[in-house]
Amino acid sequence: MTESAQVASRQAQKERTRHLILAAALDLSQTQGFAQISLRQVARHAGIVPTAFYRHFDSMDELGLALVEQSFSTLRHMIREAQRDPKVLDNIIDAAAQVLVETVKQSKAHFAFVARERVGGSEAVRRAIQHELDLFVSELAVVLARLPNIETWSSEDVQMVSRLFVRNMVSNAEEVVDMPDGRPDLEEKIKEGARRQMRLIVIGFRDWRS
Amino acid sequence: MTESAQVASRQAQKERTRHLILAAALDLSQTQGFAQISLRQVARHAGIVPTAFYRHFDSMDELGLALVEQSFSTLRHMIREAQRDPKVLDNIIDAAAQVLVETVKQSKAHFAFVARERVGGSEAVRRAIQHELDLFVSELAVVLARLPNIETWSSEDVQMVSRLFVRNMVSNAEEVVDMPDGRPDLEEKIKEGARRQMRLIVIGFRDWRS
DNA sequence: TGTACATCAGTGAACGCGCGTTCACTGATGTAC
DNA sequence: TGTACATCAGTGAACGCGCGTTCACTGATGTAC
Repeated sequence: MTESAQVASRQAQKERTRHLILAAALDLSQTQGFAQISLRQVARHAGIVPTAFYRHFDSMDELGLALVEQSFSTLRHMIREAQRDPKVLDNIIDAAAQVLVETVKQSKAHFAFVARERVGGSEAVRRAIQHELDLFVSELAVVLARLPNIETWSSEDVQMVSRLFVRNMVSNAEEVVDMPDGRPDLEEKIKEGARRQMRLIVIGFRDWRS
Repeated sequence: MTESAQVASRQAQKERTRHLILAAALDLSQTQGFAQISLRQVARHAGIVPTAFYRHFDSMDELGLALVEQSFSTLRHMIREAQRDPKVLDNIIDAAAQVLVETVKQSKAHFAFVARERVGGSEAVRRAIQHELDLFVSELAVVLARLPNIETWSSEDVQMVSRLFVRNMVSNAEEVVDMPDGRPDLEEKIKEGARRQMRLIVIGFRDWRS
């Protein structure tokens, strides 16, 4: 018991507050949508005074962009984890449906943020999300192109399948986000729906390519 | 030139103002999203004083619900028109893609409203839109069930195809809405994409049903 | 280790602004006779 | 047709409120010696 109780470096404390702000904004935007919440609401929820907000972000729009980054970094992390699982190669579709539901459930708030602000947000936020989704389509195309059944397809076809998969992912994420808690039956239904749709896309493609 | 210049009945004048309000709200919500606009902005844009708004709607939420109704009534009208065209039966998919792009272009504002507020709007507006879309899926299923190739399918399968079609319609409508004016090349690209996706769904279904 | 000064995350008062909503009103349209 | 009264869509002033942003500040953390 010397002088102990080391109080945290300035930098660490600042980072902590930054996270409080991000968490507050994410939390509030679940009920009202990010575009509808005010700087003062966020500050109140984060336990700081409104003016302190400016030590971290220049505007609500910048905070929104930070949330976009955070959301997609979460998503990428999950995909990377899932890819390490060897079972994925055996049945990409079941795995994808599983990962989709599981990870969306775990990071509901981030997915809800993306799903809503993708169309309902400010110009800047919408553009950022669209850009990330476009990137994501390309990344997924690379993964798909390596799969056994797909490696013979034209890269244009792979790109299109990837686009359909991502579009489906967004739609299904919306459904999971709207899903009330504690309804495993609904969850299973969405998972089954996602599985069917992906199978549909793959089969349709295989049989159609001229 | 007696007493002429009949000035409009009270009822007709009221209706006219109501339409001005609806048009103003629709117009404003194209740039900012309906959930973000204020009662006073709408009144200003409609050329009335803020308090006059209350002679027509109790709140912005009620105005939003009126816009939902208007939008879907527009959509239904177009579908009904399209069904009268005999060519539709020959090639439901090409016709649907065509109708989609044409009608969305014509009523861009209504579709933009639905696409945005479906996820970004207030609770009440979101629920109203979801309800209308659910209705629409069922209506489309009835139309599909009568088509030559489909009449043998189980009604569950038809319902699912209908759901996928509507989901696709929403996604494609979003794209058309974001499309800058005077780019017929982009328009054609979206139309082709919609066509491909619908064909994919139909083919995938036919080949997969066990 | 101790002292003196610099940095800077968070504070609190103050501002002007647009908001939704209330209220009593006006004056044209509608109705009864 | 003309008059007297009722209706009611739209007006305009006023209100209290939460907003984003400014500014000078405080006091703990960091740094130099």
